[in-house]
Amino acid sequence: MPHELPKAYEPGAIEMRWADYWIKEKLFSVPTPPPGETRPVFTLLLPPPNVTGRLHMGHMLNQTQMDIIVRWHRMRGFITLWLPGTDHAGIATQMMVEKQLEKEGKKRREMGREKFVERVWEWKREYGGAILDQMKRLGASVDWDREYFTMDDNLSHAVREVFVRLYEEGLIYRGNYIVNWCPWHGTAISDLEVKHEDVAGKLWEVRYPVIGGSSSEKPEFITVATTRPETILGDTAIAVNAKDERYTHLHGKKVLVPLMNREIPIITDELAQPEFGTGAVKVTPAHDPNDFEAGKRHNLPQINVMDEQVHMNQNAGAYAGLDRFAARKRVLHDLREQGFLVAEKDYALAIGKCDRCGTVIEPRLSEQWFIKIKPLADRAREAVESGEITIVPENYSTIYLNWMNNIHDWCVSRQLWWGHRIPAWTCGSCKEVIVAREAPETCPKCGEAKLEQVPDVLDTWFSSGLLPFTTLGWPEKTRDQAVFYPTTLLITAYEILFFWVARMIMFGCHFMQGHEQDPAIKKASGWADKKNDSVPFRRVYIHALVRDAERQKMSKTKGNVVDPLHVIERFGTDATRFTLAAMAAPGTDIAFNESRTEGYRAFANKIWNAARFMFMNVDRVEPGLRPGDGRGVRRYTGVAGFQTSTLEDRWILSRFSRVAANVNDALETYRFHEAANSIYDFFWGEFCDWYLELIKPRLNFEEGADKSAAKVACANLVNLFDASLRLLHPVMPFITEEIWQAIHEGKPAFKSIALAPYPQADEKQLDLAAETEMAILQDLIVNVRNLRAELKVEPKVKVPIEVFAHEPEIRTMIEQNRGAVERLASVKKITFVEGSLAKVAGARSTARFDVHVVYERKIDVASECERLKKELEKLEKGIGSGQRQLGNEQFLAKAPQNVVENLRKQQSEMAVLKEKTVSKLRELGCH
RNA sequence: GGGCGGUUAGCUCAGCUGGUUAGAGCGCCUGCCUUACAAGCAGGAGGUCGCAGGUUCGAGUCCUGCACUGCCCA
Repeated sequence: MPHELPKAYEPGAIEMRWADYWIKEKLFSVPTPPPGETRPVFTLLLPPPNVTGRLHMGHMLNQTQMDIIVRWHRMRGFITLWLPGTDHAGIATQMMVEKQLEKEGKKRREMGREKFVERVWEWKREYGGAILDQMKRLGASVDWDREYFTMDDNLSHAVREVFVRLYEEGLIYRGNYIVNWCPWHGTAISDLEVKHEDVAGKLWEVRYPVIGGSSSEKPEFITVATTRPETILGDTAIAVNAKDERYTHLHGKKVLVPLMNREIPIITDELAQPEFGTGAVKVTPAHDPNDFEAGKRHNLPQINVMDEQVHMNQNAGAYAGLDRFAARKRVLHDLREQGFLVAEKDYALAIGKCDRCGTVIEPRLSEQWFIKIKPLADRAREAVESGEITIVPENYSTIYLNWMNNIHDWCVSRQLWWGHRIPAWTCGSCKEVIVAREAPETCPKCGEAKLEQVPDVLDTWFSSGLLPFTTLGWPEKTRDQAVFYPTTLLITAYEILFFWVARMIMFGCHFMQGHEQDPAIKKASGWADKKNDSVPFRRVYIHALVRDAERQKMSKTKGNVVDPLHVIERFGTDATRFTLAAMAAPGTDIAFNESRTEGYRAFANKIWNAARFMFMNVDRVEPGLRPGDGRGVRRYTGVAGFQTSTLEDRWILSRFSRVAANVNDALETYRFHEAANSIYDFFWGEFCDWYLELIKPRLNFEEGADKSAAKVACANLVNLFDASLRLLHPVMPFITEEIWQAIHEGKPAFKSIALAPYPQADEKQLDLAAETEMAILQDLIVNVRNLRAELKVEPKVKVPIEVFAHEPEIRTMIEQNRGAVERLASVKKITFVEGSLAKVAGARSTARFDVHVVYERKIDVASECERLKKELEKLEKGIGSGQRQLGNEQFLAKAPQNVVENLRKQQSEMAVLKEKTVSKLRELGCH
């Protein structure tokens, strides 16, 4: 059956088809390996996208890198599990549904919790799969049979188990503390969800009258500075530093809170720093975390002056009912009016804003649930410090450790309806708090049946932090865990290093303590040296940020967001994936530029046309030809059935091996750009530009031509192509699948190229001599082309050339490849001369040969002189520095042998070249 | 204020543990529809590697300082 491929590559036509095929055939589904399994295992957890999410460039980069690593492992024979799923994204999803309700004129609170949650589930069923559908378009080779959702029953069950255990271990506590309160969302959020922003604000100085502080008619005041004057209403003390002599006489005295006329004490506390402001500070324990701590130290009352909507409450007296900012205005107005406001100064302050909605965070005293983080953090730190988990690039481990060392208790309760509800109940009669796996019927303390579940849900990261083990069946002890835990790798963005990565490590090290991976699998997978199997993953790779072409961070407000699906529409998934891979040097952000993607679509087109060329010839010489060595061997990790009869054969085979080694090496250390670029350079720059051109004469089917030579050439071509496709497949899965299937004519040994073996370097195929000879041949051809261009030879005119090569074996090599030179450099006839051509005007010289194009047109002497002078300058510079080094005893003594040898060799070559250049300059009469 | 990075060709970036005369893509210039590919082919121009010191036989690569710049945390 002849192969029919359209002339131009059309990604749209093939990509959807293969994406569907991979899923339909369940190629990436991984059944639980039974005991006794000895193959290596590779496990990767997909960072679950928000169920409300839409695919963005960050996802695409992340997933491209994961898919490359995953496909690479799979092709190398690992049992490869990539686990997909989505995150219920508490706040985001709740907001989404609330907005939907709003359009229908409905409100969450009017609807009631149960109905609302049901409505969210409806929403999830309808729209929740969108982002995963988008993923399918990327070709992500995940195990769809194991897809999870963080609110699934089994995962929710695990969440509850974790909560109860932590509570029982005393690692979860409930209490009244200052938390970050987002008034817009109406919930507490964690420190990580607060973004600090520098703004130009004011610092107001307010004076408080000291009671009995004045001896006579002149009242005494103490002045404090504040950026939030509305909190004055909740002041319960003034603090001064004990060492601050300015205030010694006021120790033990009381002041009146302006506007409130409440008496509060002057206390001495470290909170007051003498060098800051006036040295005296107001203390508002219910509205500031530092004041809260100070309040505890001094047993101060906590007066909360705001409600959940951050309106002033009845504690705020006359200001009750006002919004916090309106209250601030009024308070300032009244302070000024009543003579309490001493000064107003410009002040740069960092205000905390809600990461999601940008609303200014209010530090608010409320009853919340916390995780005592220190014991968890200690183990999590240790796991990285000891190298049980390695973070790449390395500098991120410093950042991680830094954070881990300064961590605060984690507020895990959220005042939301969508999420895992906290498994805690309060007794209506005795106020006992019961934390339990199952809803209790009666209060264990008083026996009453007036139990009510705590309304709060858990922070979304609480559940996602458990995924590495809960997706593998925890709290049951499963075979999946024995095989797949610890997962091998985590690839994620820096942004969630603390949100997610750190928490997974904390939870993993805690709950999987004592876990042991199946020893045979652990060893086979290369982790025998690791001692700690409780960690959630052995390695973390942090990838860069995708920015726009101008290096700006992409953001909806800036309107510079690049939609990956849009890019895919235009250039294809393969080209988009290749772009991201080729630009992904570890630790460097990617300035995404479509011109690059356009270039890589051209690369795909190049591959496509090379395939057409191959098929054209296969169809002519031996339509049934398929890759292989004819012995039925299927699992070749290199190029099979390749017969090296010519220089170009030896050369390309050697190059392939070298490139395969390079690519494997690069992937081992996540140097995606290097892997991508070396395949690109090989396929385009060597395979297409040189090898294909060189074998064309052998693919001659004219009457009387050597058919057997054509067959060998064709077989080589097919085998090399097959291996190259396998090498490229992890980066460009679609086009490689399409061509690979075509090569195998619907009868491949595997259902997909994705299951075929990945090429490995073959030492025996390395051929340094062939590479050197080929380089000389290429050099000769390029020099002739260059001369032709300079002499402005008509493109179609073939010219005779003269060649001098002082080394007989080089001359022989050129003679043997005479045809190649003639064809690729448009040469009519090669004449070998016995003496150097260095003095011939317009001749070109290298260390290995001189070449001269015989053509009547004279060269441009001026520009030739210029070129030669530049060349000479370069050579002299090189020779100078080389001589300096070689004349240095220290260098000879200390530098490695091969460096010295290489330098010597290079020096002698440069000396020859210099001599030739000088004589040519002289001959041309250049000055 | 604390921490981590970056500065290499017009643009976007490689250059891993110091070792040939510093590379790529895009852009630019010149010439070609050479029967796989004009999304192509061939040839070419373009860099005192931010600045100043230092270590070393040898520095784009290591150290110190400075300048500019980005990010994270408080």
